[in-house]
Amino acid sequence: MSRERNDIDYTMLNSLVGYRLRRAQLAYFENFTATCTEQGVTPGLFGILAIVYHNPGLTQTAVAQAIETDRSAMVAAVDKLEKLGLIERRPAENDRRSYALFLTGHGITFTENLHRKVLKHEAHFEEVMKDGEKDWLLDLLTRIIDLDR
Amino acid sequence: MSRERNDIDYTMLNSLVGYRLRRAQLAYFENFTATCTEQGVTPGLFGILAIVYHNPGLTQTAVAQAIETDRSAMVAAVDKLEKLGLIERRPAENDRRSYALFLTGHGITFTENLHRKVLKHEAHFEEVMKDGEKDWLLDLLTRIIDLDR
DNA sequence: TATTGTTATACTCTATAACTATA
DNA sequence: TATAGTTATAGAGTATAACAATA
Repeated sequence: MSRERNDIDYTMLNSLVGYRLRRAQLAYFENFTATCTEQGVTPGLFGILAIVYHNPGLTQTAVAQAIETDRSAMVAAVDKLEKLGLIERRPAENDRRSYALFLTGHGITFTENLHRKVLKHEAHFEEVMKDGEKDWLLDLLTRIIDLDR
Repeated sequence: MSRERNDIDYTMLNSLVGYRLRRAQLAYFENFTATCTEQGVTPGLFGILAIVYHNPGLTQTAVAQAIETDRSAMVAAVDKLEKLGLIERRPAENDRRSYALFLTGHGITFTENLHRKVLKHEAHFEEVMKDGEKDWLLDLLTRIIDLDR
């Protein structure tokens, strides 16, 4: 049985994997968000950088689908990344409706540095994991994510 | 290595436990939210019901702390639950500033039924878990949640 | 002085609809 | 006709500040 920091009985919520996933995710994201904020971006913007880093030339809509958000939300996000000098909109070669997204030189080093910083902060949480547990967790989470795809 | 449903390379995001936690949580919550919506509440309202179910008589502020939200957000939430006939505000016995929260008779059966429905829907995700993996996951998530408390 | 419930407010995220220019 | 980027907009969720009543 788990102990709570206060005298509250969480029995019903604790029985739900979904609720515990949410609270663990919030704990992780507190850290993640702080690391991103220090560098002047948000977790959402980092997600875009990480996708474009590995997939240069994607259109805005393709990136939106990759991070499961609406393409209308991409406009302001890419605007911000452009203003920060991290990303570039280039005309797509064979479709004049769309842009191809690329990281700038600065964007590449920025993204790599931020990724390293986030990994370093994540290491804090690995203190509570035994040998092999992180890989097992990543694998199980992947199975959950892919279940209904 | 995990396969994605599209041709996108997620290497950087996949390396972060935080991002995978978030996506798994979103997958779970899609299901959770749908189950709650069918019964006319939100996951947030269910959280309040679940806390008051096991801890009758808590003040609004105490419930707010239990679910880690601001007490200002409790007002509209408890208003809704009151209009649904699920919860009651009673004057606190020894502090005329605060209310003690209690579920109504209907609130109790409603909460128990909804809890059962959510558990049933969660069982879908257990298809991807081997024997003992669910308990392991709950335990690991608890360790993560409690790390910085 | 400090705290409870409350209100007003603001900010982020997310989603929808409609417009334009292209396809 | 369908799609890409864009704009406007609206809703949910969350956080802050300030107020009246009470401690």
